[in-house]
Amino acid sequence: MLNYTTSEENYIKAIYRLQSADGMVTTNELAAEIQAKPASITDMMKKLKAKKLLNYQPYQGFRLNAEGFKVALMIVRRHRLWEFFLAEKLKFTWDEVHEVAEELEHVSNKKLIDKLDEYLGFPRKDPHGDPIPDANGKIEISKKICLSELPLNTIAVVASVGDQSSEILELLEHKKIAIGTKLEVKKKFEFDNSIEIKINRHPILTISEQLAKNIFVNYGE
Amino acid sequence: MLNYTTSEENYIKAIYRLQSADGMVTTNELAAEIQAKPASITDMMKKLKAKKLLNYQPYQGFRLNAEGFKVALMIVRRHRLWEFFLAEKLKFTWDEVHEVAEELEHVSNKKLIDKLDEYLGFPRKDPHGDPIPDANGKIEISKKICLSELPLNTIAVVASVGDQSSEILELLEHKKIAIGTKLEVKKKFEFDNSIEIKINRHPILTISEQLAKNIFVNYGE
DNA sequence: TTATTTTTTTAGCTTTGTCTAAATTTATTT
DNA sequence: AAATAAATTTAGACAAAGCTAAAAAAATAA
Repeated sequence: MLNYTTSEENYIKAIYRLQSADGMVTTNELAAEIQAKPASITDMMKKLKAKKLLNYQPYQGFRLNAEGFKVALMIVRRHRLWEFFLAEKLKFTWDEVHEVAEELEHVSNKKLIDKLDEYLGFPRKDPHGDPIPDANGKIEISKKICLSELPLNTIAVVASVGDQSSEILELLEHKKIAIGTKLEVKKKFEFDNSIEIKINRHPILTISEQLAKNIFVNYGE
Repeated sequence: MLNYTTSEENYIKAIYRLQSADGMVTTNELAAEIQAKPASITDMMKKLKAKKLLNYQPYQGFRLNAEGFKVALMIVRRHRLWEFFLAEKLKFTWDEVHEVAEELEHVSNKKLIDKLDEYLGFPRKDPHGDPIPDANGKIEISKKICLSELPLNTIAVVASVGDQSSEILELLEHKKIAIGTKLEVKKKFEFDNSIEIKINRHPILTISEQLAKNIFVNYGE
């Protein structure tokens, strides 16, 4: 496994994020994700193709090959271990953690990451509920869906919030729902698509359809 | 305090290291320190002068001004806190620590460093005995000298080794002297300039002049 | 099927940080 | 004080990673 520049790593990570099981990633999609112009994407795709990290035919989109995928998983591993460290040990709140981890993830010393992993007790998931790949790149599958699609009586972890407005944050704070909160859906009402959820031993909470569609959760082994 | 590139930070750090209380740093000196060509140094000095971090007149050498000094201290702070973390928490050995800290030191999030400092218990010195600047850039003075110059009965900490040959490392290992070892000189012999030192409650050790000249220690408040 | 729109790529420019080779300034000798 | 040597700076080139504007290809509409 060679070393890649911060910029290359950011492209690889973004493609990993965008590429679903089947589809190709397009130039414009990636440009939007990475906040760059399409021309810059084309340049980098040529470079990553030359480094044999992805399949790319002009005008046909691209996707990571096996090697690119492995590299992506190591970047994700670094990111999520640092996130865990920042929250668990340095007591950062979960909304602050991502930004700092974006920087730390590019320090690519393998021994550092493996020792950090050990120090943290080999965590399998970060507190968003996102799985952390192990030193060999093995990763548990877990699905991220919106709360309105969560099956009844399935414990899930709040991973992110769609709308980031202060209004929704106020409401979430009031209901004591934050990133990392474990919850399960106890009832669904067809009339208004509202749901009732349970958090630990707290009283039942009612969530409107609108709110449920803006809360994304992780669940599964 | 603005943000600087990794490259700028490496130059600032190196100038800080080279500039003694009085003197100017020269182009060639810095080129040797940083492993770059003199022409590259000149380029960067123009840039850092434009950013008002140092005094520089062509052909006359340069030195950090008050602002540059402050920036340097923050870089040193980050470096030494990461070193402390790597040794203390991740159980890196002291010879591995420097290289990794060279990378981590450029992650310049202020809150990260202040929280790391707190997490580590606000250490005042790294295990080389080098002082760690606090969040305001305050730093304890401590002198680094070679063991043969250390006054009698003064506790000091082994900070570095001059010669890095396997022969000296073998000898140091045999005598159980490592970076971070606390010791004091108990006797000096004029005949061959050999010295006798004491480490904690261990028996007295004899050190030859040749060896003493290759062991550098930190001492003082 | 042709025309139009959208997407993607190409061509060429910019900045950062490096380099080499040549020119210039300062220091050292004779 | 000239001549020579050493140190430093300038000039010009290059690679990385971004950009804009124009060209080309693909997709969509008429």
